Amino acid sequence: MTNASGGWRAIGRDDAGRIVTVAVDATGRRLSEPSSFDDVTAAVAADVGARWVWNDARSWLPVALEAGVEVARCRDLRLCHAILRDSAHVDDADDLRAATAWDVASEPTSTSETLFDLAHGPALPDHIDDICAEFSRQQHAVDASRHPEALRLLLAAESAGAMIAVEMHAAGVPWDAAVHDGLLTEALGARSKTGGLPHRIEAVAAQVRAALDDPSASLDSQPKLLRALHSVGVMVSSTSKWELAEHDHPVVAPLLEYKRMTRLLSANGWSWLQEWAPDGRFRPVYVPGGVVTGRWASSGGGALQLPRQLRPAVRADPGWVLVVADVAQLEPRVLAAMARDRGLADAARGTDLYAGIVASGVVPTRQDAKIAVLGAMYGATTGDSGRLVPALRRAYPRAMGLVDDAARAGELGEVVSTWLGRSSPPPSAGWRRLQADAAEPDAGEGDRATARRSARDRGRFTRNFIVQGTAAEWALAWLADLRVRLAALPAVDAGAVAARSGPVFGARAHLAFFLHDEIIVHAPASQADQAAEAVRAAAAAATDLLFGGFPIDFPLDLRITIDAGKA
DNA sequence: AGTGCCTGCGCG
DNA sequence: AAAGCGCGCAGGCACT
Repeated sequence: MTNASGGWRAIGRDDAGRIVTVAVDATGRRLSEPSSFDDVTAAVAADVGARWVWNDARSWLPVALEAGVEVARCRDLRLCHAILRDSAHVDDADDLRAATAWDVASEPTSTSETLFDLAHGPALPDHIDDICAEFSRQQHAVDASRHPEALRLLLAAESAGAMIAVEMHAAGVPWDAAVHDGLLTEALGARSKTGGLPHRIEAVAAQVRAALDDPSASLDSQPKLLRALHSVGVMVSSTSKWELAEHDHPVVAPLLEYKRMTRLLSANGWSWLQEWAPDGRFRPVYVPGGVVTGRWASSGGGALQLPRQLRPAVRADPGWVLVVADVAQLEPRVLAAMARDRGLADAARGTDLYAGIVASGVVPTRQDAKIAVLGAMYGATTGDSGRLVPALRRAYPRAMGLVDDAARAGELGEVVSTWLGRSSPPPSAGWRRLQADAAEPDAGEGDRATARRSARDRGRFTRNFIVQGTAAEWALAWLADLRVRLAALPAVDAGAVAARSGPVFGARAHLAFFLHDEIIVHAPASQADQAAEAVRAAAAAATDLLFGGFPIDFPLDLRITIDAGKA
């Protein structure tokens, strides 16, 4: 029965709750009678090449993964529903919007939500009829849209991301507890046996209290610390490190050190290690589509905030290596390609876009170029950044025109879209009311100012949305393509390596970590070069898929290494 | 005791 | 102390 159809196959449950699958055509019409299966694994094994149409990869994939069965492709109806529902490229979204059962992000409406319900979110439809119907709605929306090819690419990438998030959670980031413990002990001192703070933190705290001339000063309460600082003449308005650093007082250095140390302890200390990487694997919960722009969010463990300081604890298993790769200046490169700005693309040729801008004589130094580019994408208007943006506007009118237009649209309350068609959320009712009220002839100056500020805020958001969101699309395409390439690598002799990533992937290179523009692949040493080549080829494929025909470089900084610390 | 907000800081 | 986007999390604190 095993074959490789390559066609769509819906999976869900029948009236009796049994797992059933049915082949469907590209419009969602059934091509046969549903077949029933004992479990997901059996269903997947029966049609290994199918494009699975399911409500949610989080529900269906783990079971197959547990059994070592891989899924080639899927349509994640939950994530794709959200994209199509909001996309400005979809002209007729009425049917999709009416299918509110697929809006899982909607607020709980009843008071009967138990803790269990909240933890798992509202249940999605999973009846096979509902799966087919939603797939059909989505296919119709895409076909009738203005850019069906782009949307198809986006839905495929988003769906692949849904699987990758589950797979990376299952595989985990290889984490060396001994290295982590060593870093902590070196930075913070030995752990207290009596429940107090680690040795070095205590010592630094004593220095701070001495400088504050208060042996019992509370250092962890912002209001109390602020008062203590004032009492010794450090007249700061907050206790943030930027402001403190500007004062020349004996308390500053030890206080900043105390803050660094307690931050490390509370965010990624020994209790984090115990909770999040107890078995040599850090398993973050990734949340694909968790950010409005399409970036992933995360939940638990602070997956997307791993301090660079701790990267050396990301360490390959014995006999394995890490392929660590990131894209330098992903967002401005994406902007150059979206805007078809040849000048900026020329500056982006090679590995350092900022150096390219300097070489073109636009600004004098690399630091200026960096500040100007970030300011352009974030909407800076003041300070160094705001001062440098006009030079960029003269040199790269197309690129700057694109983000300036997006900002203007946002200020007017319009929706903007990424390259592949993910659209920004419309302004809230409150925002509209604020603007409308301020436009009335009798509006007060205060209301006008508030409305103006809020319009500018939204303009900066939409300005950044198109760039951040398209960068997320490039990264998703990279991941999705890489996933396929890695899946094609053969499993190496499991006896030759200490494979701890099995049974999920056996002894084969697999994605282990992803952070916006950076990936880590965990690979058997014998497969290191193949894995690295796959990473490079996938980046080239992503560039071609999104921006084929336009000459833009996305150079990778790639290294094959044992640990993910600084090279 | 549970909640929600604020401050501050880590990541891109 | 951010100017200038997007996040998650910890700890303190006020309120219920």
